[in-house]
Amino acid sequence: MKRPTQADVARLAGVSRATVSYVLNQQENSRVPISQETRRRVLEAAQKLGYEPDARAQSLRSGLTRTLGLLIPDLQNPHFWQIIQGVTQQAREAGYELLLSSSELDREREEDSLKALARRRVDGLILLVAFTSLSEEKLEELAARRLPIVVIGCRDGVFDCIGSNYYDGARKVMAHLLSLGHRRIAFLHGVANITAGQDRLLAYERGLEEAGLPYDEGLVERCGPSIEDGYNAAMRLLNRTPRPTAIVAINDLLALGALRAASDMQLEVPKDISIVGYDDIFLANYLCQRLTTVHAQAEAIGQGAVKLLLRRLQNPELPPQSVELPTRLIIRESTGRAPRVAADPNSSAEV
Amino acid sequence: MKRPTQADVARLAGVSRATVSYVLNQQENSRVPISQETRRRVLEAAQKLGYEPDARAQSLRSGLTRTLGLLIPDLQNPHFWQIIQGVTQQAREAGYELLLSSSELDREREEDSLKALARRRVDGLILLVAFTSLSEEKLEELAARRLPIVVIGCRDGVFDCIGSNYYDGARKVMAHLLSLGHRRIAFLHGVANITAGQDRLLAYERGLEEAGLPYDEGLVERCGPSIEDGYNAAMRLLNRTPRPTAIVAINDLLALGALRAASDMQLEVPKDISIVGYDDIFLANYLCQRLTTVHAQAEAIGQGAVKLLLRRLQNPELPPQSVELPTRLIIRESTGRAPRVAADPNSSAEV
DNA sequence: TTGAAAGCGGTACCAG
DNA sequence: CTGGTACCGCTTTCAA
Repeated sequence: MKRPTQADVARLAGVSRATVSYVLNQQENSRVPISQETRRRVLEAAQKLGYEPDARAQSLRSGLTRTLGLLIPDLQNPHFWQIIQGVTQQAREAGYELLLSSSELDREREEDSLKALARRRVDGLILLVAFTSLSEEKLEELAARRLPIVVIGCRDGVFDCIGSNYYDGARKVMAHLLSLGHRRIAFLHGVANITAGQDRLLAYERGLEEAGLPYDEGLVERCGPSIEDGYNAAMRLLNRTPRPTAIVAINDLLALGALRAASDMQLEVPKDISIVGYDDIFLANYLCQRLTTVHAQAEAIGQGAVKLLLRRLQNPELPPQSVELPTRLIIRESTGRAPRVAADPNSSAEV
Repeated sequence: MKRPTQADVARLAGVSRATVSYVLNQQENSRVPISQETRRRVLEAAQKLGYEPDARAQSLRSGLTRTLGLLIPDLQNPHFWQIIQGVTQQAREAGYELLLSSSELDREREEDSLKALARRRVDGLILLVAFTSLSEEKLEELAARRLPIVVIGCRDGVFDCIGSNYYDGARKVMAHLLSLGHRRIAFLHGVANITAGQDRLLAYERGLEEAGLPYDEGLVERCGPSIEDGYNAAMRLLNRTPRPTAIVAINDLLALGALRAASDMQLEVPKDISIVGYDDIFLANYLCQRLTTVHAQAEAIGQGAVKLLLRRLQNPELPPQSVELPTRLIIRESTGRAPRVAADPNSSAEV
């Protein structure tokens, strides 16, 4: 009752194992000629036995697993899922399978996963944003292992990387809010690892600076990456006096939390408070207040990551590539003109 | 520059390959005694070379890959994400990795994935809901292959399966709506494969029947599984005359679409229309109208699936197991008393 | 306490 | 056109 092997097929077809291999592999590229009759017998035998070649054995010989590793910091963020979708699509198209691992924001798990993937000899690795932990030394180790790696969402010069132009997108957000007359703009900063959000924070600061507005540390609220974190942090922001008139969330998930927080404070969006996200998750367009956000081409990022990886598999000596996808501000219903009252910072204690 | 092998370690430590294997594997269970000195030398050598055993080779010998396959119909539904999260957690805990494959609702892709996973010799397979396509013959083939399989979300008697008690949950939904005075209750039926929703539909019918209400085919709207499908289908329902006073969506994703549709029709939830979902995705509690829904223990389902699978790996001869998790109706803000007007079916053309 | 060698299931070179 | 055979990297008897 064991699974049939090549030898079983050979026996049944009355040929050698080598012949079975030839028939099954060189379907098109018939470098080794096989008689029609033999081919037929082999295929028939394989069919009858329900033979499926063992990918482990093949891979042991060929050195290739046709499997990619995908390491994710956490599985709650819809944006990540869209990226994963892009990755799976492209991987499938190229005939690769995907080994998925979530570190759940835990440093140790991340390293364990890395090890497990390495042992399974994935042909390449896609690291999502993260760097939750990955220390310098860990990175060097990876690089030394010559395991092709693509990093999503953070350019770094040693690995291939791909991501949307966060800085640019965030600049557009600031320009949009400033043009609507907002002066007290808060920033909701919650990501798996601090460095991941730096570009957006920088754009925020620059935007304020160029508008001649002061950078107020009290308007930058740091929190974790979950929607609940976003909700709580937004609550804190909305309780400030004077209250901000706009909140820029570092991603749509947090913006969702903020939206709900505003609603719980009996604030109307966008009349009392404007809220902007980042990513343009597919839900953004189905919320009660359709979310103004920056479209980040999640699927294209996922697909691009796979493409970069495959390119490197072809040519390991390429210098590190870096791809930055353009962003687009999508103005929907969650942003509007700044409320009058807040234009004058002194008169806004009218909760 | 190639990756170091066991032989390299052996050479460097001045021992045989067998010894390396002993040292590395029998860390605890020291059936084969190794001298402290030798052990030290081997570990040191392995460390120095950055040696990682090749899981393919190990697996070829042992017959086990310590890898599970997870086949998903599509990646858009947050409920699935939560299940996947449960799966990854439990798999990690048991020391298994996960090969993820999404069929994107395509029959052919599903079969391709199945083949790819089988070739990679996953130790077991988790099939999410789906059966998008899986024909009888395909199923038999799988069963014959003696590949341990757990099906999520649909009891079927031949494989192990796990899911929440959909029927029971949906009954609670109906009871809730009926108790609120609803009489025109619509059903939003959009899933990857028709059979997946049958239990909920059945509960809907029974509920009506027991309340002495007629089953109106016009109030059952079938659609695809995406949020947009849900939105469009809900629009159609809301344009019916007389309009339904409540919509039961087959899952939260569609309920989300319905919520937005109601809003676009200037209807207030729950004053004008009540909406109920199913699953209790984590977003349900952060919508503008917090969604009334049935909590389905997504993560527990994912974890349970892995447990079932591992149990079967231990004991392949077990009869098919079936686990049904209890559900809980969670009443939030999207349901309320039926509007007066609709109590009399003849007076509700007041759009 | 350690080593030699037989596989696990394929692939591909070299003969015939 | 087809078969024999030496690996791929590891585990596990069996001997020494």
